[in-house]
Amino acid sequence: MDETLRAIADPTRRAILMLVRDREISAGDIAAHFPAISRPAVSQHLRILVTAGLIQVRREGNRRFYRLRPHGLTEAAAFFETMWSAPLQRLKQAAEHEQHTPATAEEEPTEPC
Amino acid sequence: MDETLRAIADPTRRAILMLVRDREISAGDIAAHFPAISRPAVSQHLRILVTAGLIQVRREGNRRFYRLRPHGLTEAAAFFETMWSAPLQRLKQAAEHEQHTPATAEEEPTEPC
DNA sequence: CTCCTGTGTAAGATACTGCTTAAATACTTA
DNA sequence: TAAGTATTTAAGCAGTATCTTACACAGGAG
Repeated sequence: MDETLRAIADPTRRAILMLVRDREISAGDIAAHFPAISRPAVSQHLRILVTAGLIQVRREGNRRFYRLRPHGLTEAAAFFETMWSAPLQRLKQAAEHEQHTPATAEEEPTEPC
Repeated sequence: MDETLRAIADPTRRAILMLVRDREISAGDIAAHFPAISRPAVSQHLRILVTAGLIQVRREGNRRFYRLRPHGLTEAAAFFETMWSAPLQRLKQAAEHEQHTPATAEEEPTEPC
C-alpha cells in the first residue's frame, strides 16, 4: 500500500503507467517518451513500478516489454473507496437532508468547487 | 493531482485522514493518536493535508477542528478509474474470451494473487 | 495585564529521492 | 570470437521531506 502510493506519487511514473496501460511497450520506447531524462533514470522508475507490483515485464531477446498490472492498484483503490466514494456519498445524502430541513447550511459552504 | 498523491503517500497522513473521515477532531486529539511523533510534526502533516485540499479546518476559540474534504480526492480517484477499474474490467473480459477460445493462457498466469 | 492551554512556525539535522555519468550484463549478429 | 544493441546496475550528488527542539502566537481565565 505504502509502496504503491509512493510509486504513483511521482509524475514520471504515472506517465509511464499511462504508456503501459493499453499495450506492451519496450523499455527503450518508454524512455523515448521522456527526452528530458536519461535512460537509466527511466529504468530506475521501471524497477520501482515492478517492485510495487504495478507493472510486469516480459523479456524477449534483447528487449524487455512492460505492461500494466492493474491488480497492483487494488489495495490503494480500496483506500479510495473508503476515503472518497463513501464519504462523498454521505456528504451528498447530508446535503439532501439539509434541503428538507433548511436550518443550517454547513456542508461545503459558498466555496466555488 | 501530484500534491494529492504525495500527500497520501505518507502513512502518518493516511492515518490522519482515517481519523478525520467520520468526525471533526481537534489537532491535539489527532496528535494524541501518534505518541511516537511530536506535536509540531503532526501540525506540519495537517498543513500539508490542508494545502492539498484533503482536509478542512474550523477554528473554535483556542482549538482547531479538522475534518475530511472528500472532494480533494476527486482528481486522484479519476486516475484510479482510468488505471484500475477500466483496465481490470478489460482484463476480465479478455479472460472470458480466453475461456471460449482456450488457445493461449497469458493473463495473470499461475500467480497466487 | 498575566498566566495557561492549544496550536502553529522557524531553524536545523538526517534520511531519502531522483537524477547523472560510467560501467556492467545479456542477447544478437557477423 | 568480436562487435553492436538493449537494458540495467553502481556510485555519487543535489534537492527535498520529515523529524526534532525551541520559540511565537492566539484565545480564555484569573
